Amino acid sequence: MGEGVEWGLHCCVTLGWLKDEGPVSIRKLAAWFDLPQEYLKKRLQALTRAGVLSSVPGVKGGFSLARPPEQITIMDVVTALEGPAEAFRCEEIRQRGVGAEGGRFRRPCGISIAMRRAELAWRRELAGQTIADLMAGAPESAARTRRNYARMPG
Amino acid sequence: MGEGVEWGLHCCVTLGWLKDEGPVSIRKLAAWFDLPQEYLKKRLQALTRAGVLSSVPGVKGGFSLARPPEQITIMDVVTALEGPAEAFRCEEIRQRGVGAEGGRFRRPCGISIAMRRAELAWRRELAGQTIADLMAGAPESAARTRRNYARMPG
DNA sequence: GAAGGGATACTCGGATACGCTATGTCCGAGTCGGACAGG
DNA sequence: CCTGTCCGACTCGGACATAGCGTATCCGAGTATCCCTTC
Repeated sequence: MGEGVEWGLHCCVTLGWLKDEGPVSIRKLAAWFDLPQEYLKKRLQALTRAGVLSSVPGVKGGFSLARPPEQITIMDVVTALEGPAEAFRCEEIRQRGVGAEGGRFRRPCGISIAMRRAELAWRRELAGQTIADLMAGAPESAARTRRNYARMPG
Repeated sequence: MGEGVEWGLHCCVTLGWLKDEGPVSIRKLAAWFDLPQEYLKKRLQALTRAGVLSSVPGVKGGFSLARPPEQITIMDVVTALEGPAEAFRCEEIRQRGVGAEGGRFRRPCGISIAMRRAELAWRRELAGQTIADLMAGAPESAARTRRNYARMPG
């Protein structure tokens, strides 16, 4: 899993806390977490395309949450950044080679089913937590975030 | 997730069905699924190091299950092939940059907790299924496997 | 016929290419704010 | 003084390099089995 996921989640939580401050520029977000500015921008653009964030261009522009934090799940962020494909992809190797000769395979691949079930459990957990839950889990960070943001230059 | 996981699981199921035939050589296993022989060997060596398979050298050698199929979970195979590291690794970016100034962070990172919980759910599902379960899920393949294996040359 | 030595086939471990994706960087299009000229 | 226009700074967006890892291959070393020679 790419590190952009951690970046995206932290940015979403921060944007949730700063939603009254208007759009936050990529320059400030990169300085906020000491991340490479251009690459972080690329990842947030993916979140924008997925409808998780909304961006406004121009000198006073920046990124902000496209929806209320209660309506953005961790799964939304992960899917937007990692793609919708499953981690395990069944290539149906059972149907190739000598071992497959004379077989019908009317049943679906049991291995594929098992892996899919595990991945569904993973997705269910991620879909059950929202950005709002993460925000509520660190109330003291909300105040510090707003305080430090107000002191940022430019 | 690497495709070696699918290979390893199918090989374990096949070795479970052929456990009365003695060790199965890597040449037969590669031909069985039409896989690159050398690379498949490399993956099965990883399973051997992890104690899932046992290998015997020599002209009549090959690979076989190191334990009864009921005692080999899908999680064992995945861990042996993908490594024990978690997919999501928290880099604690919240403690870097401008946003961290003046913070104690006595609580652990909520994002890390959420991701870990999801990954535990995934691991629990995989640890709940064994090679024996996969074997039982496709009984008609067992007979075909033994039949086709008996007809294999060399 | 039994014992010893060589040949064979197989596994193991490491060293070496190749390709794809994640990572990182760049430039162009668009937008806002202010300066400036004209009325 | 007010207004309209132009310029510059800043932003997003997408296109263009680079690096690291998964994939794939090859080679030498070790070992057990088999065969063949020899006593």
